Parts: sequence; C-alpha cells; structure tokens
Amino acid sequence: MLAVGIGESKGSELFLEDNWVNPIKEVDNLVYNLFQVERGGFSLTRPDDEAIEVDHLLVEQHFVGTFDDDVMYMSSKSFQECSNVSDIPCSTDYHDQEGILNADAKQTGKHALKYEFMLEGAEENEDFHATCNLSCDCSDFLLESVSAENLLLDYQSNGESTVTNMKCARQIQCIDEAKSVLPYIAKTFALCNMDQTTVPLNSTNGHERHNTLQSTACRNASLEDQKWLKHELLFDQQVLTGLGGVSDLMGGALLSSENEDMILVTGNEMSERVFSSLLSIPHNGGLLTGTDKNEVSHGVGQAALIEDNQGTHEILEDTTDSFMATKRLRKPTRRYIEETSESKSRRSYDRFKNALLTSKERVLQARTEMNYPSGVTMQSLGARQRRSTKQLGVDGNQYVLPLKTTSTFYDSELQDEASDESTTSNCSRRKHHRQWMLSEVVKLVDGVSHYGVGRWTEIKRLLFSSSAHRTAVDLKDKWRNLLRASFADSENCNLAEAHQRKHGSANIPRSILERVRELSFIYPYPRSQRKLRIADAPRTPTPTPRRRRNSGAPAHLRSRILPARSFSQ
DNA sequence: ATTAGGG
DNA sequence: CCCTAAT
Repeated sequence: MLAVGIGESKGSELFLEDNWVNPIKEVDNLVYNLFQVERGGFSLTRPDDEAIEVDHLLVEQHFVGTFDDDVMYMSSKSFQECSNVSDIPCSTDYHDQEGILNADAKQTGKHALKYEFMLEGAEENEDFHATCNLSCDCSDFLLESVSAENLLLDYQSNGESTVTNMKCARQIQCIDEAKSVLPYIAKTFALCNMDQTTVPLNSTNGHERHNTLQSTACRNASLEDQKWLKHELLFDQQVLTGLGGVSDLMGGALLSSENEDMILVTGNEMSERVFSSLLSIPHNGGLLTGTDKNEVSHGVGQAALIEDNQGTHEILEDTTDSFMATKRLRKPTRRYIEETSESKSRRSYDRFKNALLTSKERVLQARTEMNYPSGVTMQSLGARQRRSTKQLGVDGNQYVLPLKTTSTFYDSELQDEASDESTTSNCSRRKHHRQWMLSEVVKLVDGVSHYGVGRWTEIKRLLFSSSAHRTAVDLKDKWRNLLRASFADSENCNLAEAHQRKHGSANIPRSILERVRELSFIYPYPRSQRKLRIADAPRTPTPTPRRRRNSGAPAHLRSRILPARSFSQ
C-alpha cells in the first residue's frame, strides 16, 4: 500500500521496500501556486480538500503565495503524517521552523543557494550519514528567500527494512534566480516525500481556480509545464534519492560531509527550460519564450490542439495522456538521427523513452545517465579528482554537491568511450569482440543488482539501450564471466592480484568483483542484498568468507536463491 | 522472444 | 562470442 505508485506493471519488486511517499501532489501544488503568484499576484490558500489522500497519507498543507514587488513570499505550515497501512508503519514528522519558504528579498543579499540535507540512518549497529550541499550562484531575480527546515523522516518497512531512520535537515539560505529556484523548491518536497511518478496529475481538484486563468493556451501551457516540471523534478528527486536513499548507498557510497570533493550532479536543463517557459507565460499571454522553444512550444501546441477536440476539464484530468501525446509529438527524433545530431536529439529521444519507463526504471537510468554507479563502493577504488565542468557538458545550472567521494567511474566512462572509438578501430576490436569497458561493467552490475540475474533484456533495454552491440546474451555472458572472476578473486584474495592482472579480469576493480560476488549469493532484492552490507567491505578487508570453491558455486547458489524474485510480485 | 548453458 | 535447447 505504501508503495502506491510503485506497483506499476512489472518488475516492481525493486523499490517496494523503500516506502516512498508521493511528492507529486506537493510538487503540483507548489508549482500551481507559483503559477498563481506569477499570474495574478493574488494569494491563495490551499483548500483542505486537496490534502493528500493517498491511502496512507494524511497530509495537511498550507501554502500562501503572494506576489509583491517581485518578491514572493511563501510559507508553509508544518504537516504531520502518520499512517499505518498494511503492516507498514510510516510516519513522517515534518518540522518547519520558519516555514518552508520564507522569502524576503529585503533581508537577504546573498546570492547563493544552499541546499543541504542530511541523511542519518541507523541500522543494526551501523550509522550512516550523508550530507550534501547544493550551492548555486544566482544573479537574476525573482526571489530571495531564506528558509530553514528540518525534516525528520522516520519510516520502516516490513521485513528487513532499508532505512530505519532518516533525517533530512535542509537549509535554503538564499535564492536569487527563478531558474534555479523552482527546481530547488520542489526538490525540497520531492526529496522528503519520496515516491513514484506514475500517479496522474490531479489538476482538476482546483476547478474553481482555473476560471481565473487566462488564455487556454496559457493554461495548457502551464499544465504542460507543470507536467514537465513535475516529471523533471521527480527525475531529479529520484536521482538524489538514488544518491542518498536506498540500499546501495548504505553500502558505502554514502558519505559524510567533511571531504571537500565535489560532485556535479546534474545539468538540469529540463528544469531550466521548464521554468523559463513558465516564467514567460504571464508576460506573453501564452506565448513562450523559453530557452528551448523547440521543446516547450511544441508542448504548448499539442496541448492546445487537444483542447480543441475535447473539453477543457477532460484535458486537465487526463494529463497523462496529454503528456504522452506531447511526448509523442516530440518523438520524431529517432535513432538514426543520433549519429548526426547526437546530443540533442539523443536527449529528446531518451526523454521520450523515459516517459514510458516506470519510475523504478527511471531511477536506474538516472543513475546511469549520471554515471553514478549507485552500489559500487567508490571509496575503495581510490577517489579520482572531481570531474570538470567541461566534462559535465552543461554548466549553466548544475547542482554541486560536496560529497565525500565522487563517482569514480564517471571519468573512466568518458575515457572508455573515447578510447573505445579510437583504439577500437585500430586493433583491439576484433570483428565480434568488443572489450568490455569498466563503465559497462558497472552498468551491468548495477542493473543486475536492481533487476536480478536473468533479466538481461530488461537490463539491456534500460542501461544498454544506447549501445547497439551488447545483446542481452552478451550481458548474461559477461555476468557469467564476472562471476567467475569475482570468485576467483575472492579465492586468491591478495595473493593473486598480480596473477589476476596477467589474466583477463585485469582492470576490474575489486570492489566491483566483490559486489558481483555478493549479488551472486543474495538475489534480486536489494533487501537481501543489504544484509551483506558492502559498506565496510572495502575498508575492512572483511575476509570475505570464502564460502565456496569458485567453480560451481555461484550458478547453483544463484538458481536456488533466485526464485525469491516471485516473492515481490 | 528470452534465457540458460555448453562450446 | 556463438549456438542451441528449453521455456
């Protein structure tokens, strides 16, 4: 029950344990209010009937928006949610000390946004902490806000739960640019109310409000934008959640704040686009002047079109379809174009595909796109320097997270990709053999850890969709190899490192192999996976209990354990 | 069509 | 990687 939106069609076993709470409404509301503020400059209070009614949730929200001298004041009363659903107790305490958003331009002169959250979890005997700092320099306008909020999320799931204690403390110190504001604000919610994306937008709840709206195009545009925004935000949220949340991170990717290493999380182009278009609406009476006209105006056109055929409210209600339709229109970007106009069309295409993905899948993909191999214990690999802005490609509005470690594989992926094309054509690639890149291995391992062994097509579809080679069978084979390698590794332990180099499995970091090994024992479930807790594996050369001779073990064991997959369904 | 496994 | 049997 808790997993409201999670249940989707298939392969939902994955995050069932995460007990995410759906932030959609919150985001919706927030966005909506932003719109209102933008538009009419009137303030509104969120009706109670719109309080979240998602089975397990009892949320009381209060939003007040005022448009005043380009300063937006927003505050929110605290809410508490407590629920008990089907033996999954979940409670969320939301402490709001100064209101969620308490903006005052007159009081702040700062131009940096700091976003900070802390994850604190205690499990068994271990604690883990994560503190992230998002800072962003802004220059333009709109809001300056100071806010501090604490959130205490305390949830547990049945069975062996993942996170038992989670605490988020965040501070938004100053926001100075609309572009960056919105995503952050929404993230504020999204981050703390975690959940899935598939719940349809429920804009109809506020019929009354809509009569104050302006042109239909405008409205629809806003809807589209809302949708987009939501989608994007959730995307980001999931990414962040992925970073801080679930199983894998506990295993060592979680970090404390001392270290200065920075990690650039994302060049959130979509959010920016959405927001800029969003902002332009009121001024242009429905015409968009967003940064990316291609994308946005497209959406608007489609929305308007739909409305001609149907009624107003129907559209509003069926946002999903509308959304999909829009996506569809954008589809023209096909694969074969990728070759020519790589980056752009590619992204569009991916986004389109994204719309069709389940939220779970999106999480995974998000991780992968960011080259943030969730479960891999990066620390053990010896951190590389932080990646450069250039590498990230987008530097307009990226979020900078000071993390203890950085994704070690990001660089390697780039290198891989590069060397792949160059050296590959030269010699190392025989007709049908292509060297497995470390990044690919990571992807594979990641995929397996999420989908389980045997789900090769899924993994392929999701994480290897961009690499035409690598069939599902290839993945399977590679996994088999990895298994062999990992067990060989575990057996040889220290001794054979040199030996290992000599032979095939040369460059596969031990941490990965370890993970592979663990994955081979426990299966599909992150849940069970967590039991082995790779967390200290790298540090504490935890004499990985050499349970078995490398030969037969993995396969047999796996086949015995694997069936567990059915439990989740 | 996908997967497991042997070659 | 390829091929094949089994599902």
